[in-house]
Amino acid sequence: MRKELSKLYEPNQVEDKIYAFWQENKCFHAERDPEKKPYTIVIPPPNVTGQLHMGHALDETLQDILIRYKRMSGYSALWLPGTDHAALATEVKIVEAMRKEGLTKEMLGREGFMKRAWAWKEQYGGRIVEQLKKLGSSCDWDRERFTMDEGCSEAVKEVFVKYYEKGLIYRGERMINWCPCCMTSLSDAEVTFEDQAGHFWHIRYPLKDGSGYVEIATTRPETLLGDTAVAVNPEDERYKDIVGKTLILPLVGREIPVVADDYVEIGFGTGVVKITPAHDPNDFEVGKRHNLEVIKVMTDDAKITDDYPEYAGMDRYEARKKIVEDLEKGGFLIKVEDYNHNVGTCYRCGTTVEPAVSTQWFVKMAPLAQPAIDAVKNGETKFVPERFDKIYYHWLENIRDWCISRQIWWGHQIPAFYCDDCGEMVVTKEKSATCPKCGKAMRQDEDTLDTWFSSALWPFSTLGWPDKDAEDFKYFFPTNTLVTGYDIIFFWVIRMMFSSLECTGKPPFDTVLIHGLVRDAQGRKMSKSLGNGIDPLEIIDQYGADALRLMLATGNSPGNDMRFIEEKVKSCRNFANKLWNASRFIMMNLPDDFKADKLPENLNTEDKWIVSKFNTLAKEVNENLDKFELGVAAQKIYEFIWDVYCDWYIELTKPRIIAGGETATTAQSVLVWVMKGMLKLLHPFMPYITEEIWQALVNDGSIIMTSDFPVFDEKLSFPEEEKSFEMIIDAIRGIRNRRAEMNVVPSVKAKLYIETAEKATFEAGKMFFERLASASDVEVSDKWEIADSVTVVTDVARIFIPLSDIVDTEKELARLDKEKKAVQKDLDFLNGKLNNQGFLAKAPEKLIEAEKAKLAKAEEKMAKIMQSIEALKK
RNA sequence: GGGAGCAUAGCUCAGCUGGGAGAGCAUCUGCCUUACAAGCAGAGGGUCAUAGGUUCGAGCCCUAUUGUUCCCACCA
Repeated sequence: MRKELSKLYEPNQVEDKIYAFWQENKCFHAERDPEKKPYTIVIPPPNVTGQLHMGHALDETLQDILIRYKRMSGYSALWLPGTDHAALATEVKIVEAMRKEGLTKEMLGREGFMKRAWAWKEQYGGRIVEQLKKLGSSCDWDRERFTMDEGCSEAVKEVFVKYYEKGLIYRGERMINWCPCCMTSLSDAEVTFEDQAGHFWHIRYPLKDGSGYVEIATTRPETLLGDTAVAVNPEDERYKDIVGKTLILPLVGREIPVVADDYVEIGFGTGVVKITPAHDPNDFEVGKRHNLEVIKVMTDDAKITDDYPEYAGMDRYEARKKIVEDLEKGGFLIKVEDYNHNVGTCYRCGTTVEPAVSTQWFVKMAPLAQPAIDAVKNGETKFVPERFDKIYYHWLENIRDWCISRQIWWGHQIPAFYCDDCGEMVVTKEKSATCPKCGKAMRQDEDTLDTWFSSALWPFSTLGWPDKDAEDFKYFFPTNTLVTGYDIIFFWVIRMMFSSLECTGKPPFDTVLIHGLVRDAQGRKMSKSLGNGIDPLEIIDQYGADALRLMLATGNSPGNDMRFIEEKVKSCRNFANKLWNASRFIMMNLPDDFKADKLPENLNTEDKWIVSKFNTLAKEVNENLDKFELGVAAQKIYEFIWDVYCDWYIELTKPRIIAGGETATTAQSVLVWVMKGMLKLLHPFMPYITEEIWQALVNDGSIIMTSDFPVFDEKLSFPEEEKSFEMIIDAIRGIRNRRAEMNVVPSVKAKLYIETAEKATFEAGKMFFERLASASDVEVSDKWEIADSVTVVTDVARIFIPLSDIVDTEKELARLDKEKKAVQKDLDFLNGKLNNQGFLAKAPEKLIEAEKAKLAKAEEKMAKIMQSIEALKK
């Protein structure tokens, strides 16, 4: 017994139920089936303590569409889910929560802190996973992973030790980015540069010999304390004679040399640069070249060190103010200019980063970058859209060594051990180490690894690597499609690429599908600080997950940002409702035991018309999906369902269903058959409603999610019937048009006299004119002369509508004249084209034929119009 | 300083390898035609940013210009 469906589709009533149903039936689980080809997507793991936002919603929707499509197309489709420990981001949150309780990390100690962090992870870790489920994500939850679970941690250690042994990881003192707020080093990718309004302070540095002074300009006067030289360009005529001389550093009194270095640009500022090797990356390099002393003047939390009692303990901005004051007092300050400059900030907390010299762990990038570049160059991995490969190349070609150590606790502790006695270092996968030299227990490095170090391994660590015999790894790796936003290419995509190539010898995926950002209705980035974020869960609650998914999948092209406009979700919700009601119509008078497994033999023209159109749709949707044109595919399905199936075919079946008998049964079979096909095509986009309707309609225990995706079938192609039925549609449209123009309400019926050479086609279509064109009766002949009638002209027919009381000959003539002009325009255009020798010589044959056919039609139509005009003039 | 995207109907955006400009929303006119008013039938609305070029043919390809957004880059 089919159940009654309510008039409005209510997603709230069905979504959770259906998701549970899929889970119970293990629909998400991917088996390693040797008979099938694997198709794998690994999820970009969301932060374990994060909350679902629109960006995730888009990302997951695209992945789910692909995975459902491939699953239905016969692949063993694995979508592997999981979460990321998100080292710094998570630690910041935990520390913040602790601060509210008056606790600090130091108070808890490392062990205590980690206990608390894991508890936090347990508490909030499930949240984002539950939210992913609300979207309908068909992840294989049996395979859910976490970047800090045992297997992933094992992979991290394996890679670290392997890299170290190959010389790809080293420890050293370098200039790195330091966040004084998070109190840790950062990689280059984790620094965001922003333009800030600042000043240019012009300061005079006196020469020791008393012969004058040099003028330097700086944006950071507080670093003056650490100056160990002043540099000029060797080619700069102005300063040639002072190179090698000694200056007295203002306020400090330190004697510093004037050095010559190409780094200094002659035309910029004063042409003289103060050199602070400890606090500026360029100065550090200059310092190395000239053997300058590196003097650190700031502590880790960006306060002036005790070496400068006047300023000790002041934070950098406070110190800046005081130093400028003191410079002014001492007569060293010449002038202050407004100046905008680029300042690096921490991508997590926004604090201005401090360049600092520090001992850290690094990954040597040059040898790793090249294979990653090659893999894209030779097409093993490709970006969709292609243009993103430029960003990829540019980043990899200019990459510097990757600082991977972080001074935080939440993460993978670096597997290096030190002997406090003899200074020996051991890198090992073991949990502890004893000094090979003096036999003492060694102390493990306090630092943890950059969170991206573990996510770089995600496509293979989650499949069982480093165990090369792991069944999943053997079957599902390399994965196929990676779906992510363009903002994450540097952080993640490049690192997965080189890690995978180094560790497994293969690229981790063949395609990187890049999408843009979801912005608010005004086009602004959604952000917490602006408070303009839209919660996907609220949208799902209001409109349903299917509506949200369809909205996210359509109306924008790959790689471009999109605006979130609630109206668009609403219209997708309306579409769901439309489909819902179409299915209600079908089921209304369907016998309980009705089966529509295959198409009946005796199809009418309109049946062949819809079947053939559906067949074309299936072909195109497959093609679009294979090319990752998801939005185009969705748009086509939408149009077919609404404009072709609902607005035309359903209406066409109504008179047949009312008539009953065989024609009704045939119509119903076709209705069901096409509906089933449409539901399948739509399922990847709108999984819930399609499953719900499927269950109610098919009612045989089958599951749409695991059914076969429709493909093109030569036997279902009926071009002739398509063409002849379009004649009927044209005529109906023409009649409706004319009636609307004349303000004739549908309830006023009128007899139609159809004059056409296609008598059989129009005879067969009689009932459609009655139903859809307000015809009281229809007569078809190859010749009519009807007085006092309105004429509708199509390519193949003249239709007379005798509406004697409203026909106005003058108006009718005017209208026909207008129409004549329109057709004349067509004729001119087509004739022009077909008389163009260049066109005839160079255009493809098929096109020329098509244009000729169009011309013939237009000529025919013109003849019919002229006939009608003549008749009226009589 | 490099690089990329975008500029198409009032609004938000599609437009696949070049063959007579599309959708949704909004507007206007009729319809409660028993699947759906979250609907149906119609209508209006665009020198596809500008200027050149290639081509038989350009929204699409090339060049330049303007506006706009973003990414990268050590100019103190």
